[in-house]
Amino acid sequence: MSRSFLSLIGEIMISQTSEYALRAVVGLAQNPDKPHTTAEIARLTKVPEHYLSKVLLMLAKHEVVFSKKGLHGGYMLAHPPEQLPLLNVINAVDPIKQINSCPLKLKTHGTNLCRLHKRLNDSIALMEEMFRTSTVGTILSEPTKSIPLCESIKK
Amino acid sequence: MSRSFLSLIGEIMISQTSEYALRAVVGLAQNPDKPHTTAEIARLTKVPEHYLSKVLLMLAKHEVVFSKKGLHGGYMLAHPPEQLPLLNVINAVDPIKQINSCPLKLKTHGTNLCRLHKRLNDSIALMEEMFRTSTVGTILSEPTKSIPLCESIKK
DNA sequence: ACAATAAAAGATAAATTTATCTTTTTATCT
DNA sequence: AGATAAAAAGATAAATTTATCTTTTATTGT
Repeated sequence: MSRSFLSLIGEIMISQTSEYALRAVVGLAQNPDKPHTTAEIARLTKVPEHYLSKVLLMLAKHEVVFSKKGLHGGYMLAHPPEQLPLLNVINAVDPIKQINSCPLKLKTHGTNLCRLHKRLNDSIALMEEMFRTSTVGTILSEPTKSIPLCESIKK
Repeated sequence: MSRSFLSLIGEIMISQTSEYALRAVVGLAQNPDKPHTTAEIARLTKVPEHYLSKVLLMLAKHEVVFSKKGLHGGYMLAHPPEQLPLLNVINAVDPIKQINSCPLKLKTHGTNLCRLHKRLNDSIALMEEMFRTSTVGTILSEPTKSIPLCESIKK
């Protein structure tokens, strides 16, 4: 019934845009030496170039990345990977909002969530916590056989 | 950047359609005596009637609810609330899919997720587990001041 | 200053999800 | 059998997200 909101989180959870943002940031974290153009990042992460441009713009506005115009310009991470929670990246493009009041706008409920919405909100909170406590640095240091977003060099 | 995918899970997580499905099912669980028409459920849960009709159709196809045509017909739960995990409701309309292979289709990754996607998949799995282990019965028995989906009678 | 590079901004289009309306089919009651 | 009720199915439209293209603005190097 839904499209892939995100290839990334299966079908649930976060938007395509958020996955793009995460890919871009992880991509930048792996090449921290110099600025990278939108075109370069697009090639590395396989995100559509012109759409990525919008995504990077939002990341820049939220100071997740730093942009530099003109020759030799491009994007760099604004903070070291260890200090950049995934949540910040997600929140820059597609903020996670908790359920603060009844989605049905029931007057007697108000800020007092019913069991359904409380349960759902608990799930949100848990997910949010996971994204808050894991940084770009964290996931880059987790052991795996695959280099994030990149083809392996050796065959 | 995204609409409310779902009022319910904030902005992240599951679709509007899934929330509608959950509301309908919880609504039916609270009135288990007789079949309820789409119009009735729509009124109770504040889901757009004609859209709800499609949602109920899918729930029926996945045997989450049971439908009866004609006079005195309508929808009822196909199983007791205690035996109906929220996951089944969600999966009927908008299945949760784990990330089984690299969303970037990198050949060297294949089924071997990179750290980013592994991390994301861990989150999916956790969420899925929560929805699997909590049934409609569970959430109805959780203590709250608000009756799920309904205005409170007493003032 | 001028040319080249790259982000920023704007406009438009495609795809998908959500919503509405109408017609058809199936069941129930008298 | 005929009338009524309600789901099922079909067609269409609105809203939102995702994607693409073009123009403008800012920066660097010569």
